[in-house]
Amino acid sequence: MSTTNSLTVEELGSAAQRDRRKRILDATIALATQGGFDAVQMRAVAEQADVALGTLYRYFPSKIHLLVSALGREFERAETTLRDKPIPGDTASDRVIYVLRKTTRGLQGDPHLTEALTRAFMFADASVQSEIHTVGMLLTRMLTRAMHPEQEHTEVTEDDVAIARVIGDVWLSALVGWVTGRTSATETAAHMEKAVHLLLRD
Amino acid sequence: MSTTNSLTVEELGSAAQRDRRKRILDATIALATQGGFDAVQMRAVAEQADVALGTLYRYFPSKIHLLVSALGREFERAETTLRDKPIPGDTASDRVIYVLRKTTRGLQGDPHLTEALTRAFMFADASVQSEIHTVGMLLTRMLTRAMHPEQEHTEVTEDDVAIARVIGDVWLSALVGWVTGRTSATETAAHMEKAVHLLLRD
DNA sequence: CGCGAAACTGGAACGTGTTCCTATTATGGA
DNA sequence: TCCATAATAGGAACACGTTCCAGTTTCGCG
Repeated sequence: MSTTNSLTVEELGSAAQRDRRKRILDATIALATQGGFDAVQMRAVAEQADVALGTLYRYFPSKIHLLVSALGREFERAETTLRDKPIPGDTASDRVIYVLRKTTRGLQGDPHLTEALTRAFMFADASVQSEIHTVGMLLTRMLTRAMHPEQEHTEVTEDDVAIARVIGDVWLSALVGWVTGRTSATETAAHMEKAVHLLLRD
Repeated sequence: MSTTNSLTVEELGSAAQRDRRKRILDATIALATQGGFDAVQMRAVAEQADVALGTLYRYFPSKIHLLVSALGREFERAETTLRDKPIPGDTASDRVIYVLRKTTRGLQGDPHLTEALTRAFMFADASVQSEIHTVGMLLTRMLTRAMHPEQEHTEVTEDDVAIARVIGDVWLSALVGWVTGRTSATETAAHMEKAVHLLLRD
């Protein structure tokens, strides 16, 4: 059980290894924040993380795995932050839009980082499936929670999940458009909100 | 008026140049059909098109421009094919799904080609804006036409356009999922149809 | 503690996108 | 027809992701 996957935290025995992994992801985020996708160069990551290039590749088998893993960690952080606070808004769409705005604004505050992570996500192939699945689940959970603020797991219908997925798709497309400079932040936000209203209509 | 953009057909004076451009795009499609994104190697394209590498770069400033331009040409072909025939289906969603199915099936018949073109589309940045805009317009037009079969330009409301864009987003995400091996063709189709029903609800 | 295995280092090497340069060829106007 | 200019050919060179290898260090187990 190894080969093409990134080493997860769990399967890293020693504290030194967990620390290496953390240093690598920190370096990735730092470089991505500075200069985006292109600035995340494997040699640079290795150097900044104080790790040999070969070791970097032992932990993350490709630049894409590396970036998607970093994205996952950032997402978890965001979801944790959001988890406890109640979500304001009287209607489902208000709450969903609140979550989207908040998340999007967070991302747009770090344009380079967002560009790097979005690019990686879009370029990932099947070998990054598990990392991507993690991100997808987090997003879906965030959105369905916004639709049904009180009851955690009850009341979430198949339609709700489908709607969350569609919103996730739109969000991704909008993000890609924004990241690649095809749409402005304002347009991005407007388009997303329009989509939410079309889907939840209230 | 030149620099970072691909040379379009219009701004190519001589027939020899138009022919070169065509040979290049043909070679691109051929290689992409065979082996996907990775098989579209600039040296290989140049050789197969019987053109020097420098010339290839004069016509298309990057691999991404090249592939997105090829995508545009294929899309135009598809849209032309669809334009004349009436779209079957009693409801808007039936017709939209028909169009999506038809287009998607066409793409899935050429997995490698689709992979190459989708990857390029996702990776494109602002410098490919015009090429991408072309594709977006074609898709939106195809979808709004499916929603309103008779009247061409009348009756298309802002909501219709917004819905078409959302469907386009979902379509793109689904395509990316399929192309990258994250979802099967069946799942892809099911998800798209679910989205259409959620949006058009009939 | 001592040993074998696994992990890590440092760096060379390869493939492919991209750039650049020089020599040659096509083009269009006087 | 002839010339200036642009376009093309051919290929070297560079950058960065990725692979690979030889030597060294760390780790876990008896």
